Amino acid sequence: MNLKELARNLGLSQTTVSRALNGYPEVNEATRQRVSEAAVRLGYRPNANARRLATGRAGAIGVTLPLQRSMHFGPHTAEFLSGISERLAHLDIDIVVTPIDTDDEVPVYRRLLAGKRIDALVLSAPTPNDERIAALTELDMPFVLHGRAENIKIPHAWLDIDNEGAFRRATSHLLDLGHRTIAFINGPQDQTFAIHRERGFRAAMQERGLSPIPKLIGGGRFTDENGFRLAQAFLEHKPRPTAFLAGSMMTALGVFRALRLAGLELGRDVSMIAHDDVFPYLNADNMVPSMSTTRSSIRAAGDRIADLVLQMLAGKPAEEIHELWPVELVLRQSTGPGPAR
Amino acid sequence: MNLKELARNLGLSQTTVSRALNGYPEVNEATRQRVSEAAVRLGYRPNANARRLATGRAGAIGVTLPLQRSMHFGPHTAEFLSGISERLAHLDIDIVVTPIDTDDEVPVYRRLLAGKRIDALVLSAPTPNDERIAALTELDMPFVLHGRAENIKIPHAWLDIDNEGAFRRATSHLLDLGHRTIAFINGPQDQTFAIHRERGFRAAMQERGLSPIPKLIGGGRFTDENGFRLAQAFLEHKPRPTAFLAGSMMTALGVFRALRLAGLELGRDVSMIAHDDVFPYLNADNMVPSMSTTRSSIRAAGDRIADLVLQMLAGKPAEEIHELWPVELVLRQSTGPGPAR
DNA sequence: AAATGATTTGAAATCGCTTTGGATGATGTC
DNA sequence: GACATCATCCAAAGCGATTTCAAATCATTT
Repeated sequence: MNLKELARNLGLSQTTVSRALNGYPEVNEATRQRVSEAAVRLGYRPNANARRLATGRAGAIGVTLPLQRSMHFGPHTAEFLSGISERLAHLDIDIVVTPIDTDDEVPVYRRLLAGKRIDALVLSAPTPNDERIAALTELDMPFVLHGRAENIKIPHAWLDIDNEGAFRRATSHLLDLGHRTIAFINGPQDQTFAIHRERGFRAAMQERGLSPIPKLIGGGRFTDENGFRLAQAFLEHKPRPTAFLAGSMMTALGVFRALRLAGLELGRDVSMIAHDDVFPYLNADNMVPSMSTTRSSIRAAGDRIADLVLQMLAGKPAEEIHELWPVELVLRQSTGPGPAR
Repeated sequence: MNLKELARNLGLSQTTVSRALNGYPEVNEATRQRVSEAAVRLGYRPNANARRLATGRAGAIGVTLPLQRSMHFGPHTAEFLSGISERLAHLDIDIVVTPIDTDDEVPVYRRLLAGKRIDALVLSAPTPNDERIAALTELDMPFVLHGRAENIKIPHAWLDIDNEGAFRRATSHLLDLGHRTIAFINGPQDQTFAIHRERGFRAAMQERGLSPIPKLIGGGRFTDENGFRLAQAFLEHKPRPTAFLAGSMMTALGVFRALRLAGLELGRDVSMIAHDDVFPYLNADNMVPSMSTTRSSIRAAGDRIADLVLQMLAGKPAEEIHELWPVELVLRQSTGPGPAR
């Protein structure tokens, strides 16, 4: 059942039927009723590819899956992708995922764009001087960046959370509680967000005239294992850290294990604040003890970014699309007073 | 730069150029050279939508993202999707992800198919009497199931791992070691794979004339938290379990925490075998103590399933596509002898 | 009643590719 | 030299929608 048949069935021209279904104003309301009723009755679905060819729009947006980079396609990307897809599900816009191997990155974009397979791209996990921004701009491919670059003059759309502010506040809070030896388990340190977090951490320390202890700063993947290893190493340090900052709930779990193994109790002997991207299956509130967090839903970010992409495609200029989301500090049982002096 | 321009540029017809680029035999090798050289030089990329319209093939396969079901779009789906996308990346086949809300499931498939947006579908997380199989068959939509249904007569393609065998062996091994009070932390119990695992567990027990203790069997999401809760509850049981079977590495981490909290040492006081889907960021070997596992890479399954989908599209009948993968049992430090008697 | 304008419909071109059904020479056979 | 065979190539007809441009219908005004 295609447009031609449907039109014949109705005794109308393809033009009118097409217009009726696409909500153009120049069609009688009565016939529009008749048309859409018939479309439903006869089970007509427009052929997406014909439409794409005719309109020149792909009706799809691309999302890159980091496979080889320091950011893996792990829980974070999964949550983010959930947010995007939920927003776009009922809009007849497809989400095309494309794995990215770093080396052939730009050619892949070129292919997708030239082949009219996607209208826009969602970019994740930017580094400070991310070369993709220049490349995509040159290709004239609309995109929204999840996160931020730095020192890049080319105007582009982005949405980021205030990583620096979040970790500055978290650190400040630990300092208020009397902690002085604070260990910081950051994320992959080539990523902008991790750099921002470290900046926030340092800023808070320096505000009090303190300087961070280099040996108590580590980075890497957001995994239980990495958190465990770093925490074990840091606990050897003299003086022993009395508080931990963790970049993710996964690393926080690793720290948790290391503390327990060292016979330390979280919330009493040691404090911890972790960043929580709000995974449905990892609830800070339900942990024992419940975890103090800086919280920002990565799924909500995906949802919003899908929105922003739509706005871009509707014509909103990229340089007007910048969103910096504040991050909540949620205090629970894992934070307690620092050592008496 | 489209086909027409390219043809004009070469002084050839569109027909010949198209054939040359698509590898048809009836074109002179010399002109084929000339054409493909020019295509590269002039940066010609075929318009995917025009091609799709002309051929009637979508050049894309769909992957469903479980958003609301008991299986979330979590680490498992992410790994699986990685496998699929890696296989398809260089084949000019798009992967379209579509979130699924349970209620409007079949209409979504119908839309995707009627709109010629995808050629085939990859289905995950089947329940024993999964109604999607009948629906998709009726819609004439090719699909490959990751996992298995049960009691469904309709022939269809599937790839599954031998969950029953894996858990039977794991259980047998624990019994060999002298364990008798074995707790089982399964997955979501509406899913076929979880049912198969429980079946394997029970079979191994019954082989020795033992019967499982109902109060030491639990299920649910593959999360640290769930593992922790169930383990805590099970440790209250008299007699206390001396061994644990865990359905995933995430739940295993939770069990780990619970054991530690109870002052028990894994591998000495209590044994554990967990199922390992091989996440790049969660290595059973690197845990302390290293974890004994039943191992099967979910990413490899994704890779292979992409292959099977391609075979189906090439004409291989669905009833010939059945793969049951064996599962390795990898013994490490988390398993030790049971209590002396 | 004619002219005007607004509303509603349609014929046909178009998007960029694939593919059918010939053409056109060149080659080989008798 | 005539005829069949092959290897190459091309013109044109789809694929199924959107959209331009024009025509038809109807109501309104003078």
